[in-house]
Formats: sequence, C-alpha cells, structure tokens
Amino acid sequence: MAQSDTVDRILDAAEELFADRGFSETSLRMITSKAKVNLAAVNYHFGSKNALIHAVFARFLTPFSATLESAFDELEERCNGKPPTLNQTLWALTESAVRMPQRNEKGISIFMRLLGLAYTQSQGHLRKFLEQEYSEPFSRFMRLLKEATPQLSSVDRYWRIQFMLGATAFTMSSSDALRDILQNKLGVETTVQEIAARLVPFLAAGMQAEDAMLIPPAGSKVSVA
Amino acid sequence: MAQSDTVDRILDAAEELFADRGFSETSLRMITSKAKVNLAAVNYHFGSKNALIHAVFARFLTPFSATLESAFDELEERCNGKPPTLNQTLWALTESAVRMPQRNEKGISIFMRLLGLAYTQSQGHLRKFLEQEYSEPFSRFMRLLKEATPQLSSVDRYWRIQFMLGATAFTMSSSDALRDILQNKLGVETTVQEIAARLVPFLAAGMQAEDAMLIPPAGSKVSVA
DNA sequence: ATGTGCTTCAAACGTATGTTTCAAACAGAC
DNA sequence: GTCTGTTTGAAACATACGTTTGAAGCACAT
Repeated sequence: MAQSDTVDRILDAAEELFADRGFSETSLRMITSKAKVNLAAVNYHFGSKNALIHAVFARFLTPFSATLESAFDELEERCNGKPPTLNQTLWALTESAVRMPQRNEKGISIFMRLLGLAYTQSQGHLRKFLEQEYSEPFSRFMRLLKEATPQLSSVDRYWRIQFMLGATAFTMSSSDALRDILQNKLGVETTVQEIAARLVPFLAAGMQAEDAMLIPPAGSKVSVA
Repeated sequence: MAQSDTVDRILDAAEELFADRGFSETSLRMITSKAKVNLAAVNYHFGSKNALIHAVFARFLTPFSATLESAFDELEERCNGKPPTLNQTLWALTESAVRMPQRNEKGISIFMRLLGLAYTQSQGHLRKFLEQEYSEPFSRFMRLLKEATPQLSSVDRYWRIQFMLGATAFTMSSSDALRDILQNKLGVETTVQEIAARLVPFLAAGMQAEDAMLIPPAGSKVSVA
C-alpha cells in the first residue's frame, strides 16, 4: 500500500512486526523480507536497528503529538481560563488518537500496542528517545490532569495515571484479540471507538475514586465499604 | 543464599534476570554465570530455556494459587451464601499475593513483574503453559467478579475486567522503573504493598463506574451508537 | 577397591543475529 | 553518451545464541 518507496516499505513492515512480536523478537531479516527489500537497506537508510525503532515511533508519534497539541489548544480556549475537566481532557486525548489518519484498519491498534511495548519492553534507548522528543505534549497532558484532579495528592495522582496508562495500552494493544473473543462468546460486535467510549468512564471513575487507602493489617478480614 | 543446590541457584538467578530484562533479552549464559554454574546445567536439569521459564513460574505460581484458593474458600465461607463484594474479592487477591512467603526483599516485586511480563511479552508457550496449569483459580476469580457486579451487562463487565487486568499487569510489569521515577521526582519511597493498596480502590471505582456512555463533549465528532 | 548412577565441565555444534563490504544498477546533470 | 552521486544486491563478517557432546568428577552401595 501507499508508495513503494523503500524507506516506507521498511517502516510499514517493521511497525506491524514490532507490534505483533516485540522488538527483540523481530529480526531485520523478517522485516526486510516482509517489506521485499534487501537486508542491507535497513542499515543503509536508518543506520541501525535501534534507529529504525526510533523512526517507526517518530512516524506516528510526531503527527499525533501535533494533533494532540491542537486538541488541547482548542479545549483550553473553549474553557477560557477555567481548567478543563477530567472527562474533557481524557476525551481530547482519545479523540486525537481515534481521529489520526490511519494507514490501514489496524492502525489505531498497532499504534496502541507500540506505545504499550515502549513502556513495558525495557529498551533503554527507546525510553530515552521518547522522553527527549515528546516530553512537551506529555507534560502538558500531565498538567491538565493535575488541574483536573486538584483533590489528589501528587503521589496518588502519579500512580493513578500509571493505572490509566496501563488499562489503555493493554486493552488497545490486544483489542483485536479481545474483540474476537467477545464476538465469539457473546456475539457482540465492537469498534475501537466503542472500546474507547467504555474506557474513558472507567478511567475517570478510577481517577476520582475515594481514597480508601487502608492497608489491611495481617489477618484482618478486610471490608472496604 | 539458601542452599547451594544447582537447580535452585539457576532458578534464583533466572527469576531475577527475567524480571529485570525480560525473557528474550536474558541469555542462558547470563543466567549460568550469575548462578555460578556450568552453562550446560540448564539444559541438563530443565531440558530447555522454555522449560526453565515454566519452572520459574511454577515455583511461585503453584504455592500462590494454593494460597489464593484458600483465601477464596475462607472468603466465601465468611459470606455464607451471599456473594462476596467486589472489594472483598480484590483484596483477597492482593492479600494473597502480598502475603506469599518471599525468598528475599525483592520477592513480591519480582513476582509482580514476572506476572506482568507473562501477559505483555507474547511468549506463546508461556501463555499456553499458564492456561493449562492455573486455569482453575483464574475462572474462580472471574466467577466471583461476575457475582460481585450483577448490575453490569456481560459486555460491560467483560471490557472492564480487561481494563483491570491491563492496569494491573502494566503497572506491575514496570513497577520498579515507576518506583524509581517517583523516588527521583518526588523523593517518595514506595513499597509494592502500597502500590497494590492504591490500585485496588482505583480498580473497584472503575469497575463500578456509572455508565456515562454519552460523554463526548460538545464539538466532538465521536458518536457511539 | 570397584563399579554404578548422577552431576559437572570445557568444548564444540549449528543456527541466527546485526552489521559491513563492494560491485552492480540506477537516476539525473552536463 | 558520459560522468556522478545515490540506491540496491548478494555475499560475507563477526558475534551471540540455545543446545549437544563426551570425558571427567563425584558419592555411595557393594
């Protein structure tokens, strides 16, 4: 699909294979043979496998972060002065993700899966790269979350953000498989948009949960009302 | 530490390295040199690297699933007849995890990280192994969740369980890194028990969220039919 | 002490990986 | 057409991996 330019063919193949199997488990030979290009092309065009990984992320993260920035701009303008609510902030994010121009029907799913891998697969170089390149929209999102949940302590907010990230990345990364299971079990069709629409209330509720922070003493029969 | 039996030394080293770096990124040579045993010992005692991975999981998952079963037994008995609440069910799970006898101070953290890896790192053989060996406590947990949330539709419950799994697996799989970040940023120390204690209220609140499925704010192009 | 079964050891095997090499093919400018 | 810089191609490189081998070591019953 798209143009038959070598660089793009490599990126397309790498993106899909990385999302399917992870980084270490995907060899350059798999990528180049799927892309139908010569093995040496990766090192010629990108320099190294790690640089290819960075390029795969940059290709969708750069336009996404631009879309996100303008979504935040619009949101803050619409709220003129007052901080956007948690729901508004989360919706701005998911809408930006869903509205991204997709290379194919699996686009959003691959997108999410890669983001999840970036976090869980402890590739030091990737972490460093992402932090350097995309710290701005990330911190802005964090700031909006902070302003939308002033009742939370910094520590509480930090962890709950991690929980949100996890629920999102995990669900979206395997959304294809999960959709299939649901289809077979209950005969229900589901779109990614619908998953997002179910996810956001879950996240918002969790984020705003009453803090029932009692670490139950050993032996206690816990009952959190 | 413990006995200097070769098998245990290998398991100890493998467990720690797997938790630190993932499965594919950990070589048998790293494991055997850390364990100070001969390279061939792994294949001699376990048969293959995959079998070693299974053994690492079995060593803590078998006693854990036993602990969990009895925690569920006790919980259901205590509720005599009435289904346990969502909070009770979630706490029974996390308590069982936290109370497991630890090999060292990093025990629970390694435990969680490995569980997270099992989900996120798409090792087919591991998935199959875990499903075959530990399906019973898993289905029981699912049944308890169903009884604790009768107000949810099957579809809603299905997705929200995925969200819970995701938040948990994701957070736990990178809990060390996340703890370090928190330590550096806010100077706060965190134990795994505290993370779990923060996670449970988040999950419970998300699970029981009002189904506000129509939230997309004004100006949104998302329409969830 | 001698033989037996299990365990360790150093070395090698075959395969797969990321990377490099250098000649051939190509495109566009003159 | 010829030259020039860029891209492709097949092959090799060095290294790392999981696994296998066969001899040596060991504990222990006879």
